Amino acid sequence: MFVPVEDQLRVIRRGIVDLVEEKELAEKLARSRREGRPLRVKLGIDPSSPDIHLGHTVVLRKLRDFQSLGHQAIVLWGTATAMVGDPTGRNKTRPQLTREQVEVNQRTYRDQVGRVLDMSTAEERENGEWFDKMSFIDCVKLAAGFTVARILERDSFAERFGAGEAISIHELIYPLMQGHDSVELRADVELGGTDQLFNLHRGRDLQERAGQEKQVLVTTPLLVGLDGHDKMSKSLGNHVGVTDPPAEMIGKVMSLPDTPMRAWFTLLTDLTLDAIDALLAGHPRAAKMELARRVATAYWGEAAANDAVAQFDRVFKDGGKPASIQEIAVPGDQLDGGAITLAALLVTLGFCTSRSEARRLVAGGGVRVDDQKQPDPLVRLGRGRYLVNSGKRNWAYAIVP
RNA sequence: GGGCGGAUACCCAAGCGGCCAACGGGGCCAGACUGUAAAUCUGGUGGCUUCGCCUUCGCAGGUUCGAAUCCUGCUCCGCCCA
Repeated sequence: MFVPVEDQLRVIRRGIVDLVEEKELAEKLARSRREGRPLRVKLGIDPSSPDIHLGHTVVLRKLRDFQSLGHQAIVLWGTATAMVGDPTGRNKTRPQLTREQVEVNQRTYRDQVGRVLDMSTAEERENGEWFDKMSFIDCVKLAAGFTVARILERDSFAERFGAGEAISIHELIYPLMQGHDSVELRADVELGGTDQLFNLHRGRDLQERAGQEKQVLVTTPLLVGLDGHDKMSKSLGNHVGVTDPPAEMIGKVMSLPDTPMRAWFTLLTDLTLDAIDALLAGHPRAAKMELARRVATAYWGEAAANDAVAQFDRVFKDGGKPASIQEIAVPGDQLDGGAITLAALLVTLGFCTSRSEARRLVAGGGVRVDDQKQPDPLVRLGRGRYLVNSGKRNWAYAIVP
């Protein structure tokens, strides 16, 4: 039922940062194989925003690795912890969500997580199951197992404290909650991003106090975002969403700087490390194209991905236009004397958010109409069909009735 | 509870009575170059019925011909003392 321990370890070790402790993991794997009992592998997910992106998928893929090795994936929905707010992410106190927000987010997350994981065999739990029932005294007892010095060991807390920034008590509690989850779930392994290492360790502490065998910790790297240096995050706008349409995925991945390509290949595709080396030895553009194609294929299938690649080449390699350009009819009430100014049109098309912005863009030479640069923001476009373009991504046929 | 300091556009950060829609940097957008990469260069970056007008500098009032800049109160944040 289970492949040899060494083979399992090889899969698990790919694309991770920390493995605490490898020896313990080997023992757990050996026992699991001997007894035919899958390991319980926990991943906690706080539904703190409505969508997930490729950065989130790195750890999900690692959990899927465990699934493919025959182990039990446990998706722990942090319904309670999301309302507290994980302080991981250093800088600022995280907003606390309401129960309603959490539930809404959980629905979309569940769907999106399912695009990476096999949810049919995963065990889904919510930490509200136990935290909703705990009394204040229970919480204080939980907290009694930790010292302030211990919690402040954490770099991000130490930095914030040293810099005189605010740290709320609830932020200190958060890691304890996460640790307690592991006790409740009797986790053998817990996964997380490398920034979660501190929190993951608290699970080991608490399991030991509870007389359980300590869980093994596996952390995955933080995926670098499209800007090439900060971690991928929605708030930084350097993300690729798992629900982004194929063309968008291709376009975004192609705009990735070269430097993080190897990491992206390793963390987001199933290619062997040798195959990745081979690709990176070739032309960087070809390698990136293959990366983009594989990422899009994972979420949209091969046909859609290949179409998107073909279209991308047509537009950006051959300097042509996209194969399909959306047509947008200008509503009659936006016409003045049967015509519309270019500035107003750009807002209607969604290229700009205000006419002032549109005027500046046009005046700066950033807009073409029917393949001609049009420097006058106030030209009036009467009845007809116009190809309007600004930049590489904004294309539309405007229909003026 | 007491003392001190701070709050400026997406972020950081100047300005301290008129020349301020507000210096500079980052980010972002568009253009050149290119591999929609990096690096570099150029322009732009509150709104509008745009040679002008309107709304912005924590909130609410006040002084003044005129305030982001001065005064009063309030809110929030940080530091120090208790």
